[in-house]
Amino acid sequence: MTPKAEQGTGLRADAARNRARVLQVAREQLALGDDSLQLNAIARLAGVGVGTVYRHFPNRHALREALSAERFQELLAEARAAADDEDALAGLHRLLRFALDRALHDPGFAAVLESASDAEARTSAMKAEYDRAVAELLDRARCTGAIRHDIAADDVRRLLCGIEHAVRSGADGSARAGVYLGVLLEGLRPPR
Amino acid sequence: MTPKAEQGTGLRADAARNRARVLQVAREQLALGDDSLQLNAIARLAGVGVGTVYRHFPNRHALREALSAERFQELLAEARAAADDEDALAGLHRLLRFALDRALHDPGFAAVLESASDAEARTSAMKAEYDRAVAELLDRARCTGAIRHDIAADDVRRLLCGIEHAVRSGADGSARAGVYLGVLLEGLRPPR
Amino acid sequence: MTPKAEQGTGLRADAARNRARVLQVAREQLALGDDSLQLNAIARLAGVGVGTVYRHFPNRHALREALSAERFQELLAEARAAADDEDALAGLHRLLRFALDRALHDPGFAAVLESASDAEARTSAMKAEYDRAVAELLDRARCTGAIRHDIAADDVRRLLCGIEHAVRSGADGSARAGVYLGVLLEGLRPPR
Amino acid sequence: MTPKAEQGTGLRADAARNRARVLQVAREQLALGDDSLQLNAIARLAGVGVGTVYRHFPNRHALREALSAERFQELLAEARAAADDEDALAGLHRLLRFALDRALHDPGFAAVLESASDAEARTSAMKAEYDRAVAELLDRARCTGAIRHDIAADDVRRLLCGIEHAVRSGADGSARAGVYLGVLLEGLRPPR
DNA sequence: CATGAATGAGTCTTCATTCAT
DNA sequence: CATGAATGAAGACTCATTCAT
Repeated sequence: MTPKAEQGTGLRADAARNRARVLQVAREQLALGDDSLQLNAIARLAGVGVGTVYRHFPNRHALREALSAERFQELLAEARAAADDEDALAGLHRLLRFALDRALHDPGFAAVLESASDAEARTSAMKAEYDRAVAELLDRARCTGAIRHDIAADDVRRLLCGIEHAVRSGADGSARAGVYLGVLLEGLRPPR
Repeated sequence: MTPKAEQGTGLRADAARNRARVLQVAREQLALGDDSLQLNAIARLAGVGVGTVYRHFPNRHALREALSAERFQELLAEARAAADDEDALAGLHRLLRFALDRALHDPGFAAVLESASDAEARTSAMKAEYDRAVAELLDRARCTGAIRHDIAADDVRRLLCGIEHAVRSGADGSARAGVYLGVLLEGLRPPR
Repeated sequence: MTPKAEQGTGLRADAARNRARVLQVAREQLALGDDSLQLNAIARLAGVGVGTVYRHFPNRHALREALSAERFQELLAEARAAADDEDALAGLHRLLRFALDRALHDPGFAAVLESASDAEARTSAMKAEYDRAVAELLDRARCTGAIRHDIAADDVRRLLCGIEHAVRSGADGSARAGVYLGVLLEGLRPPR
Repeated sequence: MTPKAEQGTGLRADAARNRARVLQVAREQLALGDDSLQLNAIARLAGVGVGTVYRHFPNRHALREALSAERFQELLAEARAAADDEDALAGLHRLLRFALDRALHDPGFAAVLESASDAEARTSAMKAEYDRAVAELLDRARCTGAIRHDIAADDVRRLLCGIEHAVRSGADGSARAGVYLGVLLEGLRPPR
């Protein structure tokens, strides 16, 4: 066991510090609206060498996935909570509202969430777990006739990313997020 | 008067030929999945000098807008037809189905359709005309209680692009387009 | 003889008009501080084709010389007047003051004035005539011991352009022109 | 401490070598009469990548200033020596003669010397130090009535560059440098 | 003579990635 | 492991000049 047994990663203390610093800077860049994630620039801002960044994240996509991992953890927590909801439809709505909010705040996360192919197995696993939770909610809700039958969990995931896309394309920030999500939720009900 | 008075553009015959060639090559590149639209490469493929491309299209965006202009014309024709439909809701559905189909076939067109800022005034004009047609349909459909009240024409345009995004993010081509569009159309009805 | 017998150039009326328009625009560009004299841009601003500009002025230098020709005429007029001055030194001072003023107002003219090689014979001829007038003044002034012996007319021309350069390099416009010219005039006297 | 602790620059050995190589090539290009300083061409001639040149010198002007920095150091050394001269006027003459010589040998240096705006603070600092030294000499010389009162150090700097310009514009190399400098020095004395 | 579209060599600049230190 | 200098392919864009109309 490592001296400090931090989060279970087998990293030397300084390596872990560098990795965290890089992730932090990358997050800041995204927050500033720069989604190019240039590894050179990030290295400079993080005060580490480019090589260090490349050691930890062999390419831009790996960094992006790492960045979204913690978002994914939050999402999974919410998904588990939603699964415990008595009212499946309410749980689903709550979960999607949460997911949309997170995706809007972190475009990189949205990209990973909607991507059909992942760079790291861990990402695929998290995505699968999320889909499983949604699928369960969908199934339960369908028993009460509240959800259409031609929609699966991955459809919902993609549709949500589509909604996020629509919200973002507006000039007025996230002002329309609530309404657009309402359209999606209503659209998921069986056609009249 | 010019000998051939072709399509009313005030271009010399050879200039028009070059312009068309460039557009043609650009379309092919997009069809091949390369949406970078590198003016250098396009010039080479079109067999014209770089300067020629730059003369006709000062930047990549201008080229993209020019490419989508014809798509837009088709869309406007359909919009006018839909406006004549007795059944406003049916007309709207038909129009959105058409728009989604076109956007899926031409990602550049989708991008222009959803963009909040245009490079050329003509694009903005076409977008406005499309929005007007949709707004009219929405209004008429709302009279029969078929459409929710918190949605405007530009919302519909963005939501449609969101749907397009969702369809495209799937691994199975446009297979889910019908279902996803169904979700949108249903979602546009007033909440139960 | 041509119908309008303008300035003796054997140009058709429209050709002469175009030539004048080009020169006018070029002058304006220089006045605006753009001394790049791009033939393309000038053609556009003058409302003529590039080819027309090239017909009249095969290259940038020819245009520059043409531009300075009228300045040169003014300068020659002043030189003749100065030559008539009883007081040779006073005449020289007056002439140099005039030349400096003109050079400061027209950098292109300054460039032609100082250049050691001309594109057109006419320019060389005017330059020679100017130098002759200055040489005469120098000679007459030297009789009264007012001018050093190691300086010829072309030296004076170059030194004046040097002064012009010094004035222009200052941040405060032509504010120091008078003083700098004073330094030159004093420096032309025999060393004490 | 680095093994060789070369000239105090905080550069890695290979980086310093490359930087020197680039400067060397740039100097050669200037010596060959090509003052365009094209970073691409210099990179090729120096046998380094373009990026290397851009890393050391972000733009042409930075390179030019770096090139003139060493010239400036020589000039400052001479200025300090001149300041120690008993005879202020003699010191000034000596210093200006030296400066003219250097400016004539290095047109880039002349350009930096006369420029009203510098890209690097270090250049401005050196220029200011040079002006200080000249100002001191002027003041001391003025006490003996040897220098006119309407001339400051930066005027002298500009006038010297003007003289350099005049010398260079002649067809016969630097043959007239001595005489032209004599005119300036004489012109700096109070008017009779 | 006039036109202006076309040309394409030439220039600047960025940035992902490697590798010597 | 960390560093960051070096690399150089790649791309954007300009502009002097030509020549078909």
